[in-house]
Amino acid sequence: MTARAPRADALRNRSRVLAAAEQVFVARGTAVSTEAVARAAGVGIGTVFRHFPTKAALIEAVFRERLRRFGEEADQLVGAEDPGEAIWVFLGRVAEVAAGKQDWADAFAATNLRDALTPAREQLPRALGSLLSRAQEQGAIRSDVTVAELVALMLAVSRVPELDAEGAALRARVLAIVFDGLRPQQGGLRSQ
Amino acid sequence: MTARAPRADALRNRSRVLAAAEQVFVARGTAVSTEAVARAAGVGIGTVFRHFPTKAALIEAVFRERLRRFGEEADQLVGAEDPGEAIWVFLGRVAEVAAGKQDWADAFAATNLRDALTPAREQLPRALGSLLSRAQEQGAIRSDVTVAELVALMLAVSRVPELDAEGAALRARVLAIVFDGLRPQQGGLRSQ
DNA sequence: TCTAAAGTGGAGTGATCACTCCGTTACAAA
DNA sequence: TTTGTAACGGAGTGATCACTCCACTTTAGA
Repeated sequence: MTARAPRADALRNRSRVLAAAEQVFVARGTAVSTEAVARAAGVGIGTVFRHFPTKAALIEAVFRERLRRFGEEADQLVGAEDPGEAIWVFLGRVAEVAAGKQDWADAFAATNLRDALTPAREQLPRALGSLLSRAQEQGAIRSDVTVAELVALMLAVSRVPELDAEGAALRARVLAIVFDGLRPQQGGLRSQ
Repeated sequence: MTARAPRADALRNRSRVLAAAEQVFVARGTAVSTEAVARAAGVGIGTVFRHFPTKAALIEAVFRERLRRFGEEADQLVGAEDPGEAIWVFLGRVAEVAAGKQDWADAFAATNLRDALTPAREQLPRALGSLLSRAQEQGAIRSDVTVAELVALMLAVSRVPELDAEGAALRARVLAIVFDGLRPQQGGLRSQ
């Protein structure tokens, strides 16, 4: 009846696989073979499937881990002196990390986002909600924006393609436009 | 030496394949098998590969055809009485068509976008450029925005995921924020 | 130290795909 | 109508994957 303690090698391998999968997915997209992930992690392919029963489960786990770390970053910013600044820092940070990553959209498609963004269960939506309402109280960001809209916008921006050599510059300009759209508008919301 | 006239059935099949491929890709994503495309077009798989030597070439052709039609729509709006309104109409139309489509990002990845967006060669960037500069002269849209940025923004918005049942509503809100960011800002560009 | 059980590695399996090949068919030109 | 040829269809090919299975190894607890 008493559960046995988990084996040390199993825990180690699980986190190795997660870390290797993130690296490989970012570099080469989620279409890489599971065997490539196993090789990068230094384990057998059987071990990968033992910890993550399907490839989709592995992709989702990698993505949730990424969201979890964003949640930690957001949480640290909740205590910042200038809430109006903190949210721009966070959004800029998300855009930076997401920039140029291949196949994040795949990861989203494979992830139950509703779960991952439920405030009651996850740190990210909770902390981002705090950042947002503080920024709104201070008037740094328009009052009619929701967390879901912020997430959707950041997701969208992360998909800005590399149209040319100055892909990074283009992304920066696009981000600036989106940020300006998030600021309070004189005369309220003008687009319906 | 004199080129023979192209066969009628070949022309007909080519456009059938293109149309069927667009339908199937939109409904089920570009990962569907080429055989499924052939079946939907009512031709053999050999015929598909005769007209489009690789699957990537087929995806690119479908996508360029979509861009071409956007170019036609933009061109018709160039003559509109209210240029400040015309560009919102066009951008809204693009967002509407792109909404909920799976795998447009794949199509972009497979397409040589530089070519597709070269004004000298394609109608879309030419017409969109006209729409944009007219709207800017009228003060409807900020003067520092470029065509590349507009395209990038529309691409980005088309990737807004269906977070929940009200995915359409979310997309509309996101689009409104982006549109507001595109309007002239008092005090100039505030985000750097 | 001993041992039951949890975990591991990687060859093997079946399914799926993109793409090819070639006997047959339909068309354009004469 | 005839004929040369471009185009067609679809079975076949080889490669690639996700996932399974099981003989072997490592660990936790006694």
